[in-house]
Amino acid sequence: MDEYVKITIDDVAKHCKCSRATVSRVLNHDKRVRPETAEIVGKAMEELGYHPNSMARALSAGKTNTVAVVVPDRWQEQPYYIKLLDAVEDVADSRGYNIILKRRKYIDSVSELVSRKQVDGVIFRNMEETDRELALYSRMERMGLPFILIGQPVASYPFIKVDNLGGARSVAGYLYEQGFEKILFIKGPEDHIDSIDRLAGLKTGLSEKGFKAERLFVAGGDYSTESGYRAAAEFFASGSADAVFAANDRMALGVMLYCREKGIKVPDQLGIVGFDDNFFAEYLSPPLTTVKPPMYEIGILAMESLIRMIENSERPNPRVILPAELIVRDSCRKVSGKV
Amino acid sequence: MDEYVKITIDDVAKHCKCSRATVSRVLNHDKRVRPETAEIVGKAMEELGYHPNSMARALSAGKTNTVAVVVPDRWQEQPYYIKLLDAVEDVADSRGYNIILKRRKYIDSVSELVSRKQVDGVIFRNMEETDRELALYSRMERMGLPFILIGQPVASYPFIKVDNLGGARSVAGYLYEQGFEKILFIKGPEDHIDSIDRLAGLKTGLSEKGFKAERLFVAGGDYSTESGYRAAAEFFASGSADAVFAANDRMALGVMLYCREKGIKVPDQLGIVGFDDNFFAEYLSPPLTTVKPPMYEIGILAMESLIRMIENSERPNPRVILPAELIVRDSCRKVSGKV
DNA sequence: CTGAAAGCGCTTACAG
DNA sequence: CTGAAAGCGCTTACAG
Repeated sequence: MDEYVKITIDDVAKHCKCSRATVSRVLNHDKRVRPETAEIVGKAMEELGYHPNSMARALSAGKTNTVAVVVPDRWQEQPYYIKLLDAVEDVADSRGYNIILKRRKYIDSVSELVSRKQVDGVIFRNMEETDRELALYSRMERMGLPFILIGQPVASYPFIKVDNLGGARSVAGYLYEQGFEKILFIKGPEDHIDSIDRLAGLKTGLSEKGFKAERLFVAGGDYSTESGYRAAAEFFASGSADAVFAANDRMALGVMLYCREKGIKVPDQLGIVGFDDNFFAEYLSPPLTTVKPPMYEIGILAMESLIRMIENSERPNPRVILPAELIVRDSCRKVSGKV
Repeated sequence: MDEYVKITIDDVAKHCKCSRATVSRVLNHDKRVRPETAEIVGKAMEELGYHPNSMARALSAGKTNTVAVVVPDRWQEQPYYIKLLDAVEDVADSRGYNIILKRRKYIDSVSELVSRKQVDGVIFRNMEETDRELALYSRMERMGLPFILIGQPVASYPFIKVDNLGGARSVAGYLYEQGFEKILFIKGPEDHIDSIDRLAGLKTGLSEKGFKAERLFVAGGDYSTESGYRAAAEFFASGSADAVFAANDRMALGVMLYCREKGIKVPDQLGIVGFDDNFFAEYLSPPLTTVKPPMYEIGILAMESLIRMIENSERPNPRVILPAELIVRDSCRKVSGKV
């Protein structure tokens, strides 16, 4: 006798001298079943070592308890995605869901998961989308399959995003408090909405402090470390500033490398602020002051919202902006702290 | 007429005036079906927009084309796991598999996936296991469900691991070449096999070079940054050395922090080497020389092996050790490179 | 509160 | 090479 003969719902039913339907009901916590019956059945399931077959359940109930999470291809550059996934998994586990991980390059395979009814919903970390993604969104909508975007609003789909504007505004306030007087902002790729918002937030914050617009300079970048280095090199060849706010941490790192090379002291001669709280930020010397998007909270909220959309017929339509926190480290103190 | 009426295999069969069995066969590339028939059916599937229901296939075929990947709870500290996952996903996608991500803390849920026949196999990144994990391994073995361990061999289960010994040995060779004369090794937690192997490799490498054993010192640590700092502080209070090899990068970082605090110049006064090529290694100043485990290769190999175990009845039993590469940076050059 | 029965959408011997 | 039929293991109206 093998320990692993498979036990089905019928075995349990037979054992309890009840019907398969009843067993199914206790499995699904149907309140209509008599408590005593439920207990007997529960005991039998235990004794027999019964585990319901997920595929059978999914097939007949039309629900898989699985969601796909789509991350950027180069998520390695931004390990805070691990926090996002941890959050999603934390709520997934507590609600009995599993998560299938996909990078965006495999979007076609996500599309297959959808077509083949293999997932109940999808969480997309979205950035500028191609027609491929847009087509998938609209197909899912027509199918009535819930999904949520993390990053950018698209059409009227549910989304969660970071308050770039507010984050940058708090940077402005901090720069002002510290007494910086000429600020260089380094942009991301021309059209990138996050970068645009961060610049707008910076401007708003500065003007609130009565900071004159002539003392803000803007240089172009593309989010890469090299572009940050280059922007600094080009700007400082002819211009001057006592603080740099880069639209992301990698460019801020580029500026730091430039300073190290030129012997410019950070923060004494130049204050530097980034955005993202990228993994290396706290390890740089000096550690980088930056703005931290609440990835864990975003993950929690995304998964909770998605489950609500999946399980409620009402279909809420979450559209949320979460605040980002200024993380003060040593790279941008006018009154220089400990070295 | 809704675009999304669901098309089943029967619709395709009807459309082709053939049987459901035939459609199923072309779906599964059964070579017994006449080419012309296959073409007709294929066309019909296309026209009707047919997508086979994965749950139904899984239920009747007993195969899910899904595997679970279990990572450490604190994988955030070691973002090279992203490379591992990318590798696993790359081969998964090319072979038509999906991956369910799980942290070890949710091992019970992995156990459920197994019991409920929701996965065809599991990849475990394993470290010291508790009874929970061991019980799961043995249950899977008895069930005939394939799995593979990444990290440590356990019993006679399939595994893939890094050549810690060889990696440390190459560190020894490098330290010798650079002319270091007194070396401090900082261990991990007492019983940890990786640390033991790394020390053994160091000893082997040094003795091959004729390095006298009296010039090697060993201090205790527990892999944490603080323990590296502490080990250095305690050792250098009374002893001396011109190089430190820490059993992992975090402890090496601790040593660096100690040096920064004490004004000890790295590498001029003290060479430092770590192990793991942790994410921060290249961002430290000076950048940390370390040993890099081939995570991508491990992921590829793990998934390929697992699929082979799943799909072949022969059940190969991969037991593999992959070499780790010395990554030379600036933290340990006797002839100091660029600053 | 419980059961009999149909159905979810496939796969796979078994026949021919 | 193809089809009829049973079966995978559940869920869920429908009755009672």
